[in-house]
Amino acid sequence: MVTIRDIAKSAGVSVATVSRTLSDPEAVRPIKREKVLQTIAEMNYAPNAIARQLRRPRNETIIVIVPAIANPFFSGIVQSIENVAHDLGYRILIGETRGEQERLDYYADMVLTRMADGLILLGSLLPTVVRAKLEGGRAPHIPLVLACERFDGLDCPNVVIDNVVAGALAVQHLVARGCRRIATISGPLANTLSQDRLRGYCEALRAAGLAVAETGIEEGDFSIDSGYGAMQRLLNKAIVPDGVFCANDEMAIGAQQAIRERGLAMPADIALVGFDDLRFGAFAAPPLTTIRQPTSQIGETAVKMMDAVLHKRPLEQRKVVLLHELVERESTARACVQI
Amino acid sequence: MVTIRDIAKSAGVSVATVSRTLSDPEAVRPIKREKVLQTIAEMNYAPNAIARQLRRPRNETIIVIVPAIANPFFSGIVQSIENVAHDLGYRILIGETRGEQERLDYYADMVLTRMADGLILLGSLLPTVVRAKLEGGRAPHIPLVLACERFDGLDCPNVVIDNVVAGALAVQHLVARGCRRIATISGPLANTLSQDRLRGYCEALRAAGLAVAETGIEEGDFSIDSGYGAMQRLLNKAIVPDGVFCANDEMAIGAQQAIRERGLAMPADIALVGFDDLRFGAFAAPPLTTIRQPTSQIGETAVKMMDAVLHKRPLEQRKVVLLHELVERESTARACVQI
DNA sequence: CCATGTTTTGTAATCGTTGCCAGAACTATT
DNA sequence: AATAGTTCTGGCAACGATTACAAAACATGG
Repeated sequence: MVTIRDIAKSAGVSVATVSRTLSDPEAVRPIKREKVLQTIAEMNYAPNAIARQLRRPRNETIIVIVPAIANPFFSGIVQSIENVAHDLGYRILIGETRGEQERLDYYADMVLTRMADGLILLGSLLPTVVRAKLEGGRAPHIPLVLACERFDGLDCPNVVIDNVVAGALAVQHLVARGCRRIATISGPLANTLSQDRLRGYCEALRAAGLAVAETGIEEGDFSIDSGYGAMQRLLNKAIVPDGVFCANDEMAIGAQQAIRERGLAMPADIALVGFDDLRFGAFAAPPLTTIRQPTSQIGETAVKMMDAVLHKRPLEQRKVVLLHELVERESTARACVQI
Repeated sequence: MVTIRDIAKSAGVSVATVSRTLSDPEAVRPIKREKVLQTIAEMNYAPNAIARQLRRPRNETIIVIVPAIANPFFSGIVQSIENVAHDLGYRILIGETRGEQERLDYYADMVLTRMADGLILLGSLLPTVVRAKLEGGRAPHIPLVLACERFDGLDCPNVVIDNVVAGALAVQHLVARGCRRIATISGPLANTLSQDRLRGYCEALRAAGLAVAETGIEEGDFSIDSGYGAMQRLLNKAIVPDGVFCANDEMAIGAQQAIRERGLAMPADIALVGFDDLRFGAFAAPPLTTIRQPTSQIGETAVKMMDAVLHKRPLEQRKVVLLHELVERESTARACVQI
């Protein structure tokens, strides 16, 4: 392993000169600079970033915590985070929790041990140390930004969309299309996000003067399979819905399969609205009407917030609410029979 | 920032004792050990991993390079890599190249500067320094494992499936179903992987005594959209295929859309085979027959190879070829008309 | 050619740990 | 109580860079 000292000796200069050649070339005379650069090239020297880091307060590394990497919605956000982070000079480390607290804590620990500067959380889990603080305990501080989910009582930079309004928008759209028996396949109700979308669903139904039937609500877990199962349960009930709001596109795609298997037509028999606007939804049969979240804006905002937190710059807003958008496609194209 | 020295002073012991309490508790007497642990808890001390790393030859960090995180096939492999790596005590850093050499080199640089120990490449791009070495140049060494793609002339641990045989298998299946005008939507032909699948396609056609028509080959880029476009081009030709082998499921899903839009039935008019066995393929309309790659085995093997490389343990095999598998679903369910 | 001011350069301290080594503190044995 | 043999502990030198500070080299003007 060739070190800065080897270069210095070989080039006949001091280590300081080598260091300067690399970090502030203008400060060293051209003759020596050339000599040093040449030696560096000859000896294949690359400065040890670990050693360099030791003197710096920061690391330029941000960990992004995702419940599941394979979920295209999350990987989409990760992609945009990676993008912006790269431009701001940050490295991104991705951690997958799969709902396990232990894994999350492992990554949180990397911040405590200064392997990374901060945590961007996309999921609904909080590190144990953060939760301890929520409950009034004294605990070490972790720079944190929450994207996607909100946590009541936790004062920490947060970028979200208004899931209540978005859920309501989806249902209003179904109502406007003439649906009268509107069911929903919700996400796991442990997530605030799922709760919010469900609340939007309920509020919109009530506002439209439609009944909110207990039997019209099925809980899924955001996976295709759970959407498939939930839809089957809905189809087995006495009252079959003519419209379903799915809390994400994956579950909607699963639901579509169940509907097709029953020989029902979409949207003629059942209209569907999803959430997230996955690429796969646009190519489903029929293409899925959905609520689009501003994925890249979410990622961008989250990184910029983290950047501000790490530099102790004040944030204009601690909580940013971005705008969602209804994307109309064929799964709700034809109006149902108007009463 | 509280350091080991602060703890030592506060607990009335030497830094060495604190260090030992953490790394080899047995070696310090219970009375002092307790005192130290208590002080650590009181002062919220977490050892600085950067400083610790400085003394170690390795970092326990592996970078996984992916062309696109949002591609579910890659994120599936990343997931399995993350899994196994975690168990072996490695951290995983994910880098996305989006086909840009500059981004890949940025991550390769992290290995040279010892921020990470090695690189697992899932894509078809090689770091500049590695390519330089391929061309006979003298260049620094980077621990490398190639997953998914092979590179001729590069002697480096490699885990793949036999894409030629797999491509042929897909086509044989179409032939067995009675298809006679079999087209293919290939991946980018710059990738060895795409070349191999295409070669399998050609060989299987020839073996079946069917013509390999230039016009039956369309190049895509593995995206849904490109599959959609490629299928449209195929449908506009004089001879419309009765079977299509798509080099991945995403393109197959795009192709399905194009076929539906023409009002053609699957598999009655056109049978389809995809590749990768994405969850979304199983829920497509109709569910997609596909070639399943052993995703988790690929990930597991890649990490274990990297582990061996980093510990300079000899590998049983430098090149591991894993087995693929045909998954039959409805997109090829009914035989076409037999001649 | 000297005094002075401005670049450049080198020396050495520093970052927070680990781990070697020598010495201190125990325990056991006579 | 003295000795030998163990276990524990503390001091200090690494690890490989950066950087403050001082010294050296150079430039400028009189």
